Amino acid sequence: MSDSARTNFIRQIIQDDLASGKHAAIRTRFPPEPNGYLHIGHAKSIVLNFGVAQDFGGTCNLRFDDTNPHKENLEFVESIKADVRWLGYAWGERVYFASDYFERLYGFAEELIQQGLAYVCDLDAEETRAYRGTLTEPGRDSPYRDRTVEQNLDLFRRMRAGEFPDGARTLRAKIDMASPNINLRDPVLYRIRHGVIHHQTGSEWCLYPTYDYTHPISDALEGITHSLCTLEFEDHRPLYDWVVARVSVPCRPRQIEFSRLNLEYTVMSKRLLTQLVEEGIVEGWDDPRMPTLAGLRRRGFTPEAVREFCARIGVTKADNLVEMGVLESAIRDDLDNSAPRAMAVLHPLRVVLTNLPPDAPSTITAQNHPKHAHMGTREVPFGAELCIDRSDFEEEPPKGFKRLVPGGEVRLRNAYVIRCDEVIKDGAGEVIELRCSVDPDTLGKNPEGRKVKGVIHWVSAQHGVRAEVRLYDRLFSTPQPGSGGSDFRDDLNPDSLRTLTGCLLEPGLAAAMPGARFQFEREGYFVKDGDSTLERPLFNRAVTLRDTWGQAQGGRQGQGRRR
RNA sequence: UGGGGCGUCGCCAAGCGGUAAGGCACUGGGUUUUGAUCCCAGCAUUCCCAGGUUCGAAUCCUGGCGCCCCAGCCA
Repeated sequence: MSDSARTNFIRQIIQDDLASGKHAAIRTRFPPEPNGYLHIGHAKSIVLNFGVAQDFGGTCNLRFDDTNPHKENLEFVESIKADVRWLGYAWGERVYFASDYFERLYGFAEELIQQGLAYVCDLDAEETRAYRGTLTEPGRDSPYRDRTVEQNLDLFRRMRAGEFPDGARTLRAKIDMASPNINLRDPVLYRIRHGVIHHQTGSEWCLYPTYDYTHPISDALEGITHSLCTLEFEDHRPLYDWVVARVSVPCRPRQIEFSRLNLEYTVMSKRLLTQLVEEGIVEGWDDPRMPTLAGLRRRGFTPEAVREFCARIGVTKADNLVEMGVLESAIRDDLDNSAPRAMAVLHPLRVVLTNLPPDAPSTITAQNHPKHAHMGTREVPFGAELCIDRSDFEEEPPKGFKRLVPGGEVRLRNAYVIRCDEVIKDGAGEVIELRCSVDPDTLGKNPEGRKVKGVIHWVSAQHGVRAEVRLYDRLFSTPQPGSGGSDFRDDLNPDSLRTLTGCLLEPGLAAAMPGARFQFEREGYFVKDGDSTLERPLFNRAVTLRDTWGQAQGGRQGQGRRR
């Protein structure tokens, strides 16, 4: 099913608006604040906004909501552009900044003042709060509420001119201090901020508009038809409508709210993600354990998989907590289809083939994909000395074990059936080598008269390439980190990263480009990390293969082989 | 206990008065030189609860219950 084939209540509204002729074309926007990196929750919004525009022949603007220069910077602006592009969307010429509208926003504020709908208030932050009342008690009018239009205009212009210090005055909308909706109790429209360098406007302004004032006007100026945002802004909609109805903007966009994404075993708030980065708990915004798009990308996720995930979770107004399994299945589905196969031994155990015929091939032909012949084949070096994974051999196997055991047979993937004749241990009793014999008549065919059930992967000990492999697991060990008022850092998963340094890869992998994704057969999907060097290839695990055996053995899905 | 929302399978989610889609997960079975993939089958007599309207209700009405959001000069 394609992304667009799935509908939701917002798409239905849009369809109706198009059908009824309310709109000839639709316009949406994705309005991130450049104060952090985009995460999978933003992807939901991006896919919605850009997807809807794409599917209904409209346009979607990228607009940076940059009204709070304290927290924002250029690095975030750039990362956001890169992430949206990576996700597969293009905004053409339509990249805007709310700060592009500062001058016009200011003009509309004077309009409001002229109409007696806004006033300059001298209350400080604390007093403003006190006057606002509480959830159950109405607020009280500010003593400055009844200034004349002339006074307000004069004061507001002097605010802009920089005559007053930070926090000394604000511009407020004159609505209703007794409103049961707190957002309507004379909300602040402008505040004074001296000395901050705004990444777009520099030090041109000492006056900054608030979100509630900026957003509706920005939408209207861009001719946005449907302004899609998350549920916590539902209470702000009356204010949005109030603003847009009272200033001379060209249209009145409709705000529609949907519920934000919550994902198990991670956090989605920018505050918390910023904390993980700043405290060095993760290695950066693109740490593969982060739910950021940069992190997912480095983890090996594809944009297709992220979009598919968004399509699978849907868009509604219901609070939700999506299981990790949904994300994992989306990337598995994509990579199963598109990733070439390779063999990589993560925990090498030496195997010596004692009776390899002299005419045995020095290289084995392997298919790059079991179902896609067009992906071709490759030659994998083969020889008498191999490495297999330690977990594929057990001296005392559990019931149902289908791999190598003393005296038992197993198929070497793409090669011969071998039998384990001898187990060699070191002084500490650790198995260090297996002596095996091959059945020479099993290359490319099944042995006669018996079935060999197990198949294990291998790499030639002489030709294999040493590599570092990073096994990532969920960042937190509880589904809802920090729930119940505890510190979310107490819920960190100590095993979220396991670094394996002595891995052995089939040699072809050394030449892979950074960002190339593979299925390491029987292990999972991996991506070549950009920090790889020629001497030391580095791979990140995106996700394990489904592992019904490991699960049955009591392991957790997603955990992978332990050793 | 003010205002705004939301409650359909373990998790998402269709459904829009005509007799409960789909995905993920899970459970069986088949194919398989990846314990993968793929295939096939199973998985809500019931939609937060209780009344009511109707020939017929997850859908309409009434009353409860539960959960989420709002008291930044953050967004």
